Amino acid sequence: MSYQVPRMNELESRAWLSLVWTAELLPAALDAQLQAESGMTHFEFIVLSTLRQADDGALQTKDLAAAVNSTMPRLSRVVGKLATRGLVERIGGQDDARVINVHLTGAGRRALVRAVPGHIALVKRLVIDRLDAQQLEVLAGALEPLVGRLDPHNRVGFAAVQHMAE
Amino acid sequence: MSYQVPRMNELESRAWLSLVWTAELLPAALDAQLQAESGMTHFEFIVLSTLRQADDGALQTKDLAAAVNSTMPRLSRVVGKLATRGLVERIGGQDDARVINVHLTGAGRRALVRAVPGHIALVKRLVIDRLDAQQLEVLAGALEPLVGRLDPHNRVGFAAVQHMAE
DNA sequence: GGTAAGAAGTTGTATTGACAACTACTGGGT
DNA sequence: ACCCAGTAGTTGTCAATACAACTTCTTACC
Repeated sequence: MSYQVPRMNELESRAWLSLVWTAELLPAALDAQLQAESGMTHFEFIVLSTLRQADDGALQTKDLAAAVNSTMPRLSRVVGKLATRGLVERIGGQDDARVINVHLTGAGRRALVRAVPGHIALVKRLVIDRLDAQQLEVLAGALEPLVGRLDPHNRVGFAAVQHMAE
Repeated sequence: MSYQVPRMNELESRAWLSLVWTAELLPAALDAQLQAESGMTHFEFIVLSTLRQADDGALQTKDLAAAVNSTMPRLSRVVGKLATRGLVERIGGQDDARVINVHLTGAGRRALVRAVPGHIALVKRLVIDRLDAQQLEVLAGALEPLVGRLDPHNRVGFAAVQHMAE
């Protein structure tokens, strides 16, 4: 008499569990490596990377927030801290006085450039070098649509780590 | 004259980016669904699920912490809150007075049972039903070793969601 | 059997992030 | 010209979690 509850078979459970635990454990590993070797969080790394890829090394706060999937308050505080460290600079917009453009400074660019090799090394050691081309293909093909579904506004900045590619 | 920096090709970048953004976005989606429909966080859900699967619905705090990948302080506070809500009960160990055994109560079991269908529905809608058997196979095969590498103590409780399976 | 090293669990303190409230500014409608 | 609805960004407040310090208890060793 019990009504039917949706279930998952064993393969589905394995895939789901591995994904959930990856999502739980991966951020801490990225933060730990970047913090230890470069004194920045993974989120700060993404912010700097995103700026570096922008046309003139600068983005409006709102657009930067969208690109790094951040709320405005969070980004405001992180940018404030990056600014006191001299890694970014906040410059008010000319045409619209409400706007703040966040610029990557020379020091910020250098800090990022120093941080990248160690970070890529971790990523390769942890993930990339353990997978063959078919696995990489399936992983990207499976997760990219998922990200699209997860991102409420569908505009996560896939650009953030593009500079890692050749 | 510049020394070589490790790089990733485009396929590697795509796989990596989709994985990082999944890790960033997935936890919020799980919390939002469980909070809205069942009034609990995903972490609380995992704690209750883990207890439910334990032999007698109870685990020692330290073992529970290991199974759900939590620090002791974090778990102590979460269990405290679950106890005030009547979902678990803390019972001191008989042989060792330092030990606390965390027991799932009837109310806790009922709350979990009520929460499961909606959660599984989300998981299927978001991930499982979008992937075919080959993708599920590759996903699990790629991520399970990764979780092993990410878990410093190699004892993450893959049991936590097993009851979702038939 | 007394003591010291260490384990289990809780609590103090600081940081991070979310949501909401606020300030400052813009632009459309009249 | 003025008001008002809406946007950009910051700050207030609170919950969550990490690390460290603490309490209590156990066990190994002499």
